[in-house]
Amino acid sequence: MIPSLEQTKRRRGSGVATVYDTLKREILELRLRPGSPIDETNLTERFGMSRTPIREALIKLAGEGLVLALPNRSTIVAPIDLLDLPQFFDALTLMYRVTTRLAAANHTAEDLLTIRELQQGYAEAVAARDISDMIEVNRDFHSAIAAAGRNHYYCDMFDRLLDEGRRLLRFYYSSFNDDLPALFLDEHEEMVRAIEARDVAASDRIAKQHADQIVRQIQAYITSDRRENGDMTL
Amino acid sequence: MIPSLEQTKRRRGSGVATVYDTLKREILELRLRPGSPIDETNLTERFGMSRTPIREALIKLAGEGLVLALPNRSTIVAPIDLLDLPQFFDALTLMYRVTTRLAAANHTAEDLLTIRELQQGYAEAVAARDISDMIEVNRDFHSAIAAAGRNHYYCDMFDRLLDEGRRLLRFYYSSFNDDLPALFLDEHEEMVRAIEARDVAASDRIAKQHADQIVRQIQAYITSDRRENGDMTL
DNA sequence: TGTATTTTTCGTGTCGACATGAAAAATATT
DNA sequence: AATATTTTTCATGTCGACACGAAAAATACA
Repeated sequence: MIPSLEQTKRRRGSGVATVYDTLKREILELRLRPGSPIDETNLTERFGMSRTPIREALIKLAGEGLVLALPNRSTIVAPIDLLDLPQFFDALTLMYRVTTRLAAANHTAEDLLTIRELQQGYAEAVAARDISDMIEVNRDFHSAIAAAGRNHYYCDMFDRLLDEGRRLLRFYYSSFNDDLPALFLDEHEEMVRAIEARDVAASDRIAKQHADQIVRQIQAYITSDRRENGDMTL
Repeated sequence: MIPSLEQTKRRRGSGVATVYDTLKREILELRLRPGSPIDETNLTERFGMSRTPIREALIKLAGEGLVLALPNRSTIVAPIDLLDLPQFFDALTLMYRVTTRLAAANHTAEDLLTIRELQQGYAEAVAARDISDMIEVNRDFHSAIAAAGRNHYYCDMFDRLLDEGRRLLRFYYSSFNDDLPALFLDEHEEMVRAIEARDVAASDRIAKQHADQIVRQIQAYITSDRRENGDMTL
């Protein structure tokens, strides 16, 4: 036995969670390429557990649309269809607006504190030029705003959209010149102020403006047909 | 062996689908009471298959929020929290509006045909006073409108909401005096006409009016604090 | 040499069994 | 009798093994 591979006994039930979290992160960070096959037997060796918990994690991922289960064939990482982009942007914009409005109306003091902390974290990620952190904190920032809106239906929908979006942002951020994340920082600041002031109309306006900004950037990136897109299964 | 219990060999992979569909239907029709425990071993006997496919079906249901998996304890049918109702109505109203607007803008001739067929089916269910059919066809009617909108993000969100709503409608419809379903029929007809005319503004207005109508009815039912609510885990 | 057919490979779908931990039952204690 | 503690029960979490079926490889055929 190789000591470094020895497994300390796992807590009962932690198996699925481990596989689920790990795979989800790898999918959202594009470390697992869209369309690439996922072999249960391989994961068996990698995670050092039987196929059952791995299978259950994959089923959960399939339920969220992050993975596609082909009957009697290996499941694959959900492909990204560029034709879906306009629809995605439409839904994202709407959810930005709705959640920000509700946050302005319903937030508590603690909510605002959490939101401000996350925005601080985003500022630090921008300063450190840490793309991974930027994308993840940005997601958490908007998710926290949704949570402050106190409607778990919107929260669930929005979180799903934001996750889907993380894969897109992976492309997106690579097209940035350095001043754009700073621009987002300003828009986020505006957004927080509007929420704090409980100004629903302003929150809505800024959310829409923020969404449009993002949409414009990504679409500009896509229509610029960079060569680097070639190797990605889209 | 008892002949009637002999099992014809199932198609490979049909096990999970059978359990999933059956349980989902029973949950949405309230044949399985919210909060009641679901025993995997029982289902083993009932469906005549091993625990594995049953387990996988339950995981899928948990992913949709129809079932709640308590670690190391039996999973239970997702409880209905009346405190969530206002949030649910808010989300439902928004999705009614968005999907109907998009349908007006993007529908094809075939879409309209499907929608009309479903409305016809609803009319027949109302005529036959078949509550089960009414609820199910009503759901399919609105789902078809969303599909005509050509945005699968909205479709997914909306379908989930509509499913959640089916459980609520089970209570709801029992409070109807007979003329209300007919009223909905008229509103549906208006809605279809607005979509056909590609009149986005009218579609939005009618969708909102329809949603408000439903919300008003359910809330009136709830605030009337009927005795029958007592035996339901809410 | 290119296409059709058979064989092999190999990953998924399903199964029965064991381990574990939480609730229930039984026992002990005040 | 009421509460605390131990024992038992039993459903879930995990495992290894087999069966099935689809893709790939190997063979036969034109």
